[in-house]
Amino acid sequence: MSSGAVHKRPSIHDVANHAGVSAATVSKVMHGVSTVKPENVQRVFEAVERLGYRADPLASDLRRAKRRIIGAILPEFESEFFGSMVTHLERLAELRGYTLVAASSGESEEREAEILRRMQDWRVAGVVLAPVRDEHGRGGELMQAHGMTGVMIDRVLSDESFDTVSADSMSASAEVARELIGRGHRHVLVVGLGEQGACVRARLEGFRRTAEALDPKVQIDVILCESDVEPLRASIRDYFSRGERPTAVFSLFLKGTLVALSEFRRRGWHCPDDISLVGFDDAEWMSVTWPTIAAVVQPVDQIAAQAMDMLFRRIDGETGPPTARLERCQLLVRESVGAPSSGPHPGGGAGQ
Amino acid sequence: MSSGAVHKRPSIHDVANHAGVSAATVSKVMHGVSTVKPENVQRVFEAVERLGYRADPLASDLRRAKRRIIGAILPEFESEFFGSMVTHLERLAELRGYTLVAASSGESEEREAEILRRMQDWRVAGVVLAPVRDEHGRGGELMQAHGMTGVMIDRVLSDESFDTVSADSMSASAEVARELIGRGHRHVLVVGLGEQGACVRARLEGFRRTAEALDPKVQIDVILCESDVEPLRASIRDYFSRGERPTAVFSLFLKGTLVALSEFRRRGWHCPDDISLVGFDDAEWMSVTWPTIAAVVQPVDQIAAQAMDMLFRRIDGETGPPTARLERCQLLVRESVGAPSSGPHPGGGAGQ
DNA sequence: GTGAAAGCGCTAACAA
DNA sequence: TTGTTAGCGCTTTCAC
Repeated sequence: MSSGAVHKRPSIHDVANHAGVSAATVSKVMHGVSTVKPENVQRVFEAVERLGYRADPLASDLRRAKRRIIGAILPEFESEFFGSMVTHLERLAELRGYTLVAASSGESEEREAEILRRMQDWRVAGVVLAPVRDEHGRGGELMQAHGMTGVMIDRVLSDESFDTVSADSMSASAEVARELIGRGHRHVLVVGLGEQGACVRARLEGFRRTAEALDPKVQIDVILCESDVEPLRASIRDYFSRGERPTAVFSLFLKGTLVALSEFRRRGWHCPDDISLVGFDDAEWMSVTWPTIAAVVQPVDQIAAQAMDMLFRRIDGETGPPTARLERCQLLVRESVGAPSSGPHPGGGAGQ
Repeated sequence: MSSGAVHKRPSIHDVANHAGVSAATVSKVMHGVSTVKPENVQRVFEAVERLGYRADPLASDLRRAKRRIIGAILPEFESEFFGSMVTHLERLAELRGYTLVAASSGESEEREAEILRRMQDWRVAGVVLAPVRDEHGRGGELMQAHGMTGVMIDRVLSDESFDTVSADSMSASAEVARELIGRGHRHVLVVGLGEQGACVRARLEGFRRTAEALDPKVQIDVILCESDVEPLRASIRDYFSRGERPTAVFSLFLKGTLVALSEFRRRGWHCPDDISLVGFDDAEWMSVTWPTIAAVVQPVDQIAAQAMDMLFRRIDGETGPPTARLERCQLLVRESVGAPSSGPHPGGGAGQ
């Protein structure tokens, strides 16, 4: 709660009065304009000090018709990936004197649109949008239709209206393929969430092409589901129940890795003895569990940096066709990846 | 990037012109003031529709001298706990027509102070502060000194100036004690991060008192470190290297659980056969790994709800002494907790 | 019922 | 070099 005394913050006029100058002069001093008499600069500083004056950035922005606010719209805050993304974006915005206002779309297109509208109401200088779905989402259209300045990140490989920055999914998947094929795996299950968008396709095709190039006889099974996680679990469970026995699973998303792990548990399979596992997205716990889990690390810091870079270039008026950047991922091979088990494939285990 | 056409958003005056009324009338219509002639209401709505007018909330707030913005200051965004906290706070703020602006202090007091200043510059209506340290932090003082309205959450059991909402650490720890003692553990290591603040003390004492009440001969070792995680790791490693062999570890924070797990790994110990593990804070992966990890679940939703409730009461002018709420936690006993191993305690294992 | 006028806190053009 | 004036987009008296 607030303490007893009502704190009415001093305005620029209060400072002006105390310093015996005009508000305009105070404003100049605050902005380091050099045409002010040193003596007055001094008096203004003193008044500022005494009153504890701090400018209201929103009022200032209003007048200048330019808000030093960047909006960020992300599907969620709960994951390490997006959490860390927010942290980076926040820092990069502040570095330039802007404030980041982040909002979560909760994987809902309506919500995404609503937030976009609010960002527009706020007249934010620019928006970093991690769209709810792949390139077919409405977010971009909305931004486009309202003439907003923005960058799209994650799950978007390119866009016809906006700059995009994403992880280089295709190369990363190719590296996973090299790793798995190299270790002798010839039957791999790929699981993933999301629409048949460019991002999923890149991850999938990057894997498939490289794997098949290394050994045309490799068997690659694929289970993709819409954005919900439970159908994916059901499909995977069903897949294993049918007796399918891949020697490795490659998950295109973190949730998929979790689902795969829990399905292994149900059946009493252990990594990497019974089956190998590697997935997109690293997490802190993956290097601590037994076994440790192999993961593709997306370069959050670089994605954030490039996105903000592009965004501010556009804010500063740079024109030209949209660019599409891809940032290199890193594959952390951990204990969950091994050679295919030499013995007979594990049986149905605790299946169903 | 923005498309070719420059989008200058319509102001309330544009609407007024199109509707053939004054800006004041438009304002009234937008706010549902009933003293406007129905015909004019109609024309205003039409103009709004045609122009796609949306009020600028910041300009509006400026005039009303009251910003519909809530600030949230959290130590980090990367954890599930705080990520989910932001999501909840965001939703609760929007429910009341406010926008949440979240910032991360990165466990730094300077940064916390800086953010607090910025929140004040923004003239936010209220602040939800999860302080960097326990009750000795400067955040509260700063808010107090500047007459800000706020609530403190997490790691703060009470405050003399602000309402607080936290998890009921003491009860939760007591329950952990009952569980461990009940299963026969008589030698427990408690690990934790953070100062000797009220929150850590509550968690520790809640455990100790209940455990000792159940069996006075129980041995409780404690390793507490300042806010950094590596010293904690070193201390734990050292502790085990000295040959200490507790049958269970109770971690007061998520990071501690991770450190404990990784130290178990180093030594080749498995839960719960070699040692049991339970810690504060649940995470998605804990129910998926082998073994699954027991955890105290903090009721993020309730903490958020109560905090926002208190905050808006204060914003609406409610006076009275600060309240201190504690929300009940839930203990999820999972596979990592078992009976003490009956055989000889595990040896030094891979120890250093 | 309505609109002119004043003003939130600030900045930018211009005149002095 | 400085202060006056005129707003940014909105709300709120308060006359009419």
